[in-house]
Amino acid sequence: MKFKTNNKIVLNHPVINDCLIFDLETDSLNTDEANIKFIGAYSYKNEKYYILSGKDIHKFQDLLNDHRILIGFNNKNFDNPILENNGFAINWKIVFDCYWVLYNPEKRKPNRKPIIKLKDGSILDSKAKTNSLRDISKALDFEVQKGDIDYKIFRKESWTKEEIKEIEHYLFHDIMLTRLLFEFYIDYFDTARDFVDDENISKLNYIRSSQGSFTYSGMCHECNLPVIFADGKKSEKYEGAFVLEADICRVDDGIYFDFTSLYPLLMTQCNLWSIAREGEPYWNGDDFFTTFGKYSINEMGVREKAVYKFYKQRKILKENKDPRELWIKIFLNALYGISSSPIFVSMFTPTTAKDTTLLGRQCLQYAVKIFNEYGLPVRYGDTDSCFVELNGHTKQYAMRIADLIVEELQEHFPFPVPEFQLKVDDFIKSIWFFGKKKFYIYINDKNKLVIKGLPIIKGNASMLGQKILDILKPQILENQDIKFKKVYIDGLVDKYLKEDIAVIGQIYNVKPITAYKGTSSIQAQISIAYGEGSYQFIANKKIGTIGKSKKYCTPEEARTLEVKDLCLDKFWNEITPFLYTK
DNA sequence: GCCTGGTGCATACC
DNA sequence: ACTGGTATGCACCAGGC
Repeated sequence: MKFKTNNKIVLNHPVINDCLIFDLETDSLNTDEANIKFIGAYSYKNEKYYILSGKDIHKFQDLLNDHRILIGFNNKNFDNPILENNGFAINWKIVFDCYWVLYNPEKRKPNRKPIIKLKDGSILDSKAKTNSLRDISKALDFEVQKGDIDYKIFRKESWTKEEIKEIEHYLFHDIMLTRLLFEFYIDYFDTARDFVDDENISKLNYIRSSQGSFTYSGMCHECNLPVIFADGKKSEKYEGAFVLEADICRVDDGIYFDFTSLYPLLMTQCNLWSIAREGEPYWNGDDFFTTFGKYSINEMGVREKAVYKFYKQRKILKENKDPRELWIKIFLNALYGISSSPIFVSMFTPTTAKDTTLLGRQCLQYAVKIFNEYGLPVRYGDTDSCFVELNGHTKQYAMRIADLIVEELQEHFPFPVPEFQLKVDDFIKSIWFFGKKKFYIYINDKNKLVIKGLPIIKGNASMLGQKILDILKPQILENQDIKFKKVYIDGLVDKYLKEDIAVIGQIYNVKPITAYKGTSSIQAQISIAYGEGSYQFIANKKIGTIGKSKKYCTPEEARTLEVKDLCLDKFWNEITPFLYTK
């Protein structure tokens, strides 16, 4: 069986010949008791595929001994422990788990999945619903796709010729898929190698690690600082951003402003990694701002210089459509996070993060004050941005005030840079607020509808809510209004519930039961009954084993329910922002 | 039985 | 191996009346 691959890039990687791709087929999903029935593998060194079974399985150790990097899909939590339980020695290997690259199941947080951009411009995170090899392969449009097999076949002790053929075909496909995914990573992250040192490259850390860790390596590399970690240390809690509470209102004609890279540029402009030595002249706010620390004003520090250099470099790379701009973008976003974490020894200074947020709050609050004073009411603000009502003034007027604000702020920075601006993010025709933070809807001057935060756009919104929103969206743009009559929505609800009562269902993502503190939470109940995973449930008053006050049943069980049995309160909460208030 | 406030959890915004 | 705080909504639970 042949398949295409981008040989040039693969051959160019300095450690490709250390790589061994593998996959196990076992008689159980429980790693403690699973026996290995088949092993599939591909060696880059030998340029060969392997399928081992029966008496030959032990020969896999020879392949292991011959390779430094072990590549699999979910091998960290599944294949590797099973290998060890079955007497294979792998403890010194570099574990490359194609699944962990996308998602960190321990922290229950996405890793690289949200930053992987596909050729059609979409993001892998939105194109692949789950992190399964099947969904990922589909989204990445691989020429080989995941096969199907009845897993009971692996519980047998012997197989017919046809069964062996089927198993080998299935296993071979899985190995090829893992190989394609691995090579996709090697290709996609190729330009990231420019930002890290040789050791990082040889361990493939620039692909495997979290974005914070990658940023740390990149900053250390740029600043000639050692990449060392301190373990066990937790960061102290400190205050974060300022969020301005919104009124319940609609505002027409306004501008959304935001500070350009607020946190990174505050760090550089205020030298926030460079604590002033005893007796040295220092900056601590210039009687305009307040700060926790005292910072050197003799010279911009190495870290600050590096951040500023990266910021300027990204601008140029972006203009030239150079893919390396993405890695700098990650640096700039993750910088503030790593600066607050003592584990990143070379980037940690105790006051850096809390002064970054403190100065950030003061910048935004100063902007709010000045806009208001100049007759431009600030209706909302969050961290580095604010929405300003034009109130009869021109856009140019508002933009001049924004420049004025920055000018005054920079008067008091020790190292002001011209890239720091209060820039227009969007010109807004109409915006709706709901008296809550982080919730708003607007239509911009290009007639684009933007919805932020509302329950209806969250992943755990009801299907019905999502469906009705899709119907409303074009009408919102046509009407230039988000409000609808209740009778109209009632009609849609009736129609969809009649078509399929399960449409009221919502998705619940649950962790393994061990991840929960107790057994009473709804997530723990689901986890006990169905195990880790993503499930749809219908809240109702009648059936289902999940739930104490409401009951939750599966879509199949819901077929016996009537509309009056359903709990629709979550749906109505989602849709309320779109209803006229009496 | 109803209300309240605290807590755990998921998911969003930045 | 290893980035942060702010915010909402939902469900559960204990304690008050």
